Amino acid sequence: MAPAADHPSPATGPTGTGRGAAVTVKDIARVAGVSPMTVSRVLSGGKNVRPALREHVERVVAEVGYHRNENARSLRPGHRSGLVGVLITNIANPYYAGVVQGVEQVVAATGRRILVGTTNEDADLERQLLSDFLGRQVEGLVVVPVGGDAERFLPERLAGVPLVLASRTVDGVRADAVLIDDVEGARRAVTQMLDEGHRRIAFLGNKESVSTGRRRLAGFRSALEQHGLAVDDDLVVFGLQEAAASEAATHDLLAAADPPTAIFAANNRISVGVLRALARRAARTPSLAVPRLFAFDSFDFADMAPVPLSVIDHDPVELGRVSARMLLARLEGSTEPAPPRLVELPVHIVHH
Amino acid sequence: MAPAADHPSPATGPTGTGRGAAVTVKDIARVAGVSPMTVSRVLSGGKNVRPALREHVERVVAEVGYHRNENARSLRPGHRSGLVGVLITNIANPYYAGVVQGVEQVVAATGRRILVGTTNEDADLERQLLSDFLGRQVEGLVVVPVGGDAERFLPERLAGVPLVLASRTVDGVRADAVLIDDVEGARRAVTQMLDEGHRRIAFLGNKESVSTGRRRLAGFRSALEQHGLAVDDDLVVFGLQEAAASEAATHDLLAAADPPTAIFAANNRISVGVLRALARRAARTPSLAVPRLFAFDSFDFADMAPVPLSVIDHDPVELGRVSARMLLARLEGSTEPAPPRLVELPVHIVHH
DNA sequence: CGTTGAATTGATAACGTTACCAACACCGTG
DNA sequence: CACGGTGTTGGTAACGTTATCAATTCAACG
Repeated sequence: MAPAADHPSPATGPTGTGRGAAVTVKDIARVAGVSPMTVSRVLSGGKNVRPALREHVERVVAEVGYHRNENARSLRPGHRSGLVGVLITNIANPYYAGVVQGVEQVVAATGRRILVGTTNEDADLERQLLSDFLGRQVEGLVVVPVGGDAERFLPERLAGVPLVLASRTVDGVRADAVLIDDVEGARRAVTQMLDEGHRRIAFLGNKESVSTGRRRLAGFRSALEQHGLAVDDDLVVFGLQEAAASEAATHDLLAAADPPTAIFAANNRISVGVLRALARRAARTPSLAVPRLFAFDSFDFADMAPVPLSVIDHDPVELGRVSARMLLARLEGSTEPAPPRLVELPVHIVHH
Repeated sequence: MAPAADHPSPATGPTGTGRGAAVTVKDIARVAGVSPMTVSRVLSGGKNVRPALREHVERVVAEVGYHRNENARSLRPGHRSGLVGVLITNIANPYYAGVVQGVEQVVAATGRRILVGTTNEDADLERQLLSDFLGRQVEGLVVVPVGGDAERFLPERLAGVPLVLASRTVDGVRADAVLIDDVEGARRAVTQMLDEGHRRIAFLGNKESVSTGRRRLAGFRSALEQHGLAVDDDLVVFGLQEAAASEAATHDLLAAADPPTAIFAANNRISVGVLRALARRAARTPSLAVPRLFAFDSFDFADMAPVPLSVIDHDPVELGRVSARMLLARLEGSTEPAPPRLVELPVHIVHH
């Protein structure tokens, strides 16, 4: 039977250009002269639909510019939302932007999309975003956690939604985690500087409440102890959240009575500040000795730094990818209760 | 009346820890001994609910770790999804990461969240992501469009969802757009180099199909023409998508018979490549003259570039914010059919 | 003490979608 | 020509939520 004659009905009301009211399967069905079920079947691949009819419905769908309501679909039993929540502290930091990119690459390959939230290192905001994302039925979460208590990551708080911690951990959280080998990276860097003869090495870090800061300090300390040296507390600075703070800290350190001959910068934002301080200092007083610099995390232009620079390098995009793969493994794995996995990605040292 | 005695029911089945099956209002209602409606009322502010009962329900909600299903809520008439779609070409580019940050700042203040998609400069992928986001009921879209036809941005294709083009336009699209003043920025930069005496100025751009590339070339051309000079096609290079390509192009230009004495780099990725080429060249042969360099877009370390550098600066975060504000104006404005608005953000020139 | 009104609570239906089942048409075969 | 089978189509109900309305309680008042 030929498709029913379909007058586009002069006064179809809310249908038509679909300006305000949403177009639904029913609208398509009415225009195409079929039942909503047939439209649904066509949109799901068109199995068991007469080819002529299928094409007719497809034409109507294309003409009207109809898009299935995924929210309604995901409501149906067995269906998933196709959403993954990604929480990072600051998307303007290229490091975390790289993590997001890695996550997106992997989850997009499964047709899923990412909801992105920025916590700004604020635990309350993080909690709020977690709750919001859960309400939006994310299938899983990749989170760079701000420091603090593990309580907000308890499985019952997360409604059983799989979680992967990326880059940082939180003590006491039973969840998959993908870190980089902070301890070993810092240890190797500091060991090398010690081998070069440096004895006064400064440590510049962000918040001690953040696991990366603690772990990198542990590696720093471990290297010193291996050489029979103690950590000089005057050379350990924490709380450097912005490049400006680390620039100031570098100036202060170098202006002190017994300045360090080498500096370990615990992340990329800190490195920026240190480099800026060193460049300014060198511009003002070229005769001053430039301290040896070792930086955790690479960045654009590391190869063109104004002073010699070594970097503990690793790929944030890969970190994002691995995190996403672990998440997908949980989503696709049938049996939930597998023990949490911890992955530590290797670092490699680059001299510029 | 005191709240009904609530045995947590030893064998409540799917309820309890909410591991697999989703917890719903009905579950909460059952455990709390009230009707789903009462739970709903409590969750919506608790108006017209006896205080004791409200607290009881709130306690159950907190204990079970229940989160309202936003997808189901948004299904109800009058409700909105609270989602904004953001499409950029590459989140690893700090420039676009900044745009995303700006959008997120503004929409998060209204309780909305962002779906982020990366188009990778691929028109097909962009189309697919647009369609997907519409299916997920985004209320609005902020898009950095890849070049190409305007057809995919027609209102009927977008189901009437408001669209703001950010950073780039597409000819023939009737939608709000937030650009930066590409033409004037390029014109001022090139004019300054001409005033300094340079006559052979190279233009390095990305894809000519992208509006920023065309607009910046227009400014470049305009400045030359104002000085009575014609554009030397040998000094105009397009198609530089990655830093490596622009590095190579710079080498080639400088190795040519009549090399440019100045270079205009049309975006941040290109600048990176040019700087790298100049640094390498200077390291190999310090005696060679270093060309004058003017870069569109700023970046970390622009102030520490290994060669003198001027920058046409502007704030991608602000671009994101303005885009988001225009979008929100459409969402909250009652009357849809206002004519599209075009905003051009100013640039300022910085010398390093 | 009966009545009015306000405050509280619950039942129903609908948002858009599709799994399931029933109904139907059509074909070939006995 | 009756029958069974295959393939196509539609009706119904349910996913989780809440606006609407109806039912109920209770206090206050005449």
